[in-house]
Amino acid sequence: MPELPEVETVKNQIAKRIGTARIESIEIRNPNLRCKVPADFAKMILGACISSYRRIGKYFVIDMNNGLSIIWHLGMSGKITVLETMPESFGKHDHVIIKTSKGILIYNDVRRFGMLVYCCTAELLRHRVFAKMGIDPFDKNLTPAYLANSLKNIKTPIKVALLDQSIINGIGNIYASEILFAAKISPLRAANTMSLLECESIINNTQSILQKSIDSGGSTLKDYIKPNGEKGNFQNLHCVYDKTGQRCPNCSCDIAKSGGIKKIVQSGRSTFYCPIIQKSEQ
DNA sequence: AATGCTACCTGGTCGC
DNA sequence: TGCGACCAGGTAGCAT
Repeated sequence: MPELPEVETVKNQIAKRIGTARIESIEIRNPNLRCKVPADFAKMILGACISSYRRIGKYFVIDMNNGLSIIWHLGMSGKITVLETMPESFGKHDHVIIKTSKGILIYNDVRRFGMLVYCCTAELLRHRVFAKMGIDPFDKNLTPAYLANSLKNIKTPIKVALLDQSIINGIGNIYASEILFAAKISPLRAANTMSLLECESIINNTQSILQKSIDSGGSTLKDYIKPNGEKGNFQNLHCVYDKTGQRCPNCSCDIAKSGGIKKIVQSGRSTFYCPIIQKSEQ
């Protein structure tokens, strides 16, 4: 589920609703996420106050005033909702309940690919999940020259490279297809064949698409909802993702002949593109 | 070192 | 209506 825009939306809404609240109780109903929730998680966090919120790639980080930070990843199906009062009962996949002085956070994750751990704030960026992290899409140091240099030894298709979090940190499977469509670059092209101009286009389109999605509250396909329970809206603006056989927004070709938007599988993940606009040859 | 396959887990959908 | 196969926003670990 959550790619960068969804995590950004979660962060912004929780920051607004919960702010610098105190953690009053924590209930781990099922610790068996992709990484097991540490047995002493509640003990370490209880009683602390939240000091700030961050998004690092697709990770949601909550800094506490006791020198610790919560590292939260929502995996494929994780949702955090904010409630005013404790519900009568919990859902089957409500795994973690965090009660604060300003509201209750419910972590629901059907597929349990998420993770919820703590670490010392001072050590945060040395944590193994951040140690190999690439550059943030909105970092001003993400320049065409930087990207071209990062891709110069990468022979995998550009679509696969965009999903590599150690290059750019935060692009997921939906946005990788959308970005390449907007940049008019075939997902099949080898990453090391991108020109400087194409790197610039990838960066510009990455930033504009992710920003538009953040402005729309992210994309809701199946699982994702915002902490206030509403769906995101960016799925309505997708040009190619999950649009197999349809006409792409910029295409004037005869889809009876072209077949419209094509779906292929790269490294086990679905890719969607318009073969007319995104030609394989440079 | 880079790359690609598989596993982790549940649930929804599709075809028979 | 039931059942199996396959698919889904992500990541990590292993083999090649």
